[in-house]
Amino acid sequence: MLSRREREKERQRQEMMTAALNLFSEKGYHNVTMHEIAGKAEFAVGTIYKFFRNKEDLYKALILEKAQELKTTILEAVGESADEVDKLRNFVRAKGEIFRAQIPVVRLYFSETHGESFSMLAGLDAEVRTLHNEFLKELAAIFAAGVAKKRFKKTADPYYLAVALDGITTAFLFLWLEAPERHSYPENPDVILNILFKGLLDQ
Amino acid sequence: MLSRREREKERQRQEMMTAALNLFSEKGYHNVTMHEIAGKAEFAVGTIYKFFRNKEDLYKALILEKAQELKTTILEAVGESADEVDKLRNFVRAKGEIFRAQIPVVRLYFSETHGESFSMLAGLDAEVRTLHNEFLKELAAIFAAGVAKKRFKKTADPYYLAVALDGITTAFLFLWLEAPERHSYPENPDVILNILFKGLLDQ
DNA sequence: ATATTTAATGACGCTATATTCATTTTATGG
DNA sequence: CCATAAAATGAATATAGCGTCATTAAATAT
Repeated sequence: MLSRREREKERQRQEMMTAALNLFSEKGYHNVTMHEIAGKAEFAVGTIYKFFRNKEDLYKALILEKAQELKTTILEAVGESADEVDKLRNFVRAKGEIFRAQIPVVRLYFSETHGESFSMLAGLDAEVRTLHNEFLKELAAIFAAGVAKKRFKKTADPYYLAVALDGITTAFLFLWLEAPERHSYPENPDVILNILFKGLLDQ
Repeated sequence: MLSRREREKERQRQEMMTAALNLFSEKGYHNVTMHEIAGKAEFAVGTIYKFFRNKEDLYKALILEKAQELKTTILEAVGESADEVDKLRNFVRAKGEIFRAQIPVVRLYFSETHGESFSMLAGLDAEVRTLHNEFLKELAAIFAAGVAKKRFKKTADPYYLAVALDGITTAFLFLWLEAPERHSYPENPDVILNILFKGLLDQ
């Protein structure tokens, strides 16, 4: 068990991270100063440097911790059912819910996975990609299982189906993130899933 | 017609833009200095400021010009056929080809549309999004036409289908962009399109 | 209550870099 | 061939912001 001292430290660390998260996700890595972060977290700059070697270190810790959280949360939701179709429904629903609940995290995560990320230079990129890829493989396993059980027709390689479903949900979420007043992420997961479930072409 | 002087100016402007494009797409906006751009373009810093008010101005001009080009090129390819299925095939194929041919542009474009973009603050973001949305509407029109002609079943709202197809192709292209040695963007557009064309569920 | 250790602070040094502008170079026209 | 205008140059300036560290405050031990 953690000592009072250690718990206190952890709490402080979290407060710094939260402040940094909100600022980074709002303005991007380079447009946030350590002084801003310190101000928002209500610490002095020097104190932050007691917890993180430097700005980049803080950013990396943030990204990795949050990416882990996203992956875990979604996979937990998926695991709640044994049926493949329901697993997919849970995935689509959980992804939407997480977005709603954690917009700053998601903004940051996308800027890392899709965007101009300073860490393309450093090594963080690879770790985040690995995480995402592990996630895609879990999704692919659901499609594979569905095919094996004759629940699904094999319309494409399971990994491709995973990429596709992940891509579709992401696209919908961007739409919503950009203009929440114009586009909503469907409440009913089947609105999205039917695009895969039902064939566009007759026969 | 443009005078010799004017044509020369335009050529210079293009060279500056190309240098900036390559640097920005490689290292991101904030990790590129005006001196680097000047060096790569083989001009003095001061000369660049004769063409662009400042760094941000150069970046904006670059993004908008290239986003326009992408949209135009893809829509031209789509327009080459009258048949809806072939239009979609052309779309998937053209998007792949452009990526291959213009990796720096695409990297830059994604960093703007999906990523940590400094211009979230400035107004550029909106213009790029508008452009992308116009594009989605054209894609939606194809689905709508296909449904009207009974070529397609209406598995979802046409705009949603457009979002989905755009999302899927983007997801495949990211995969390829991240690890070209492991994942290739399918040569045959039907590998992607079958995910929409054929239904996953029996019945 | 006092000494000692541990933590927090934030002003300051230093570097990096965007932009300017006095000077040099090149082009134009008489 | 010279005079004048237009363009290009890059050294110098101004500023922003990361990270340090001497100082102060708080916690803990004696």
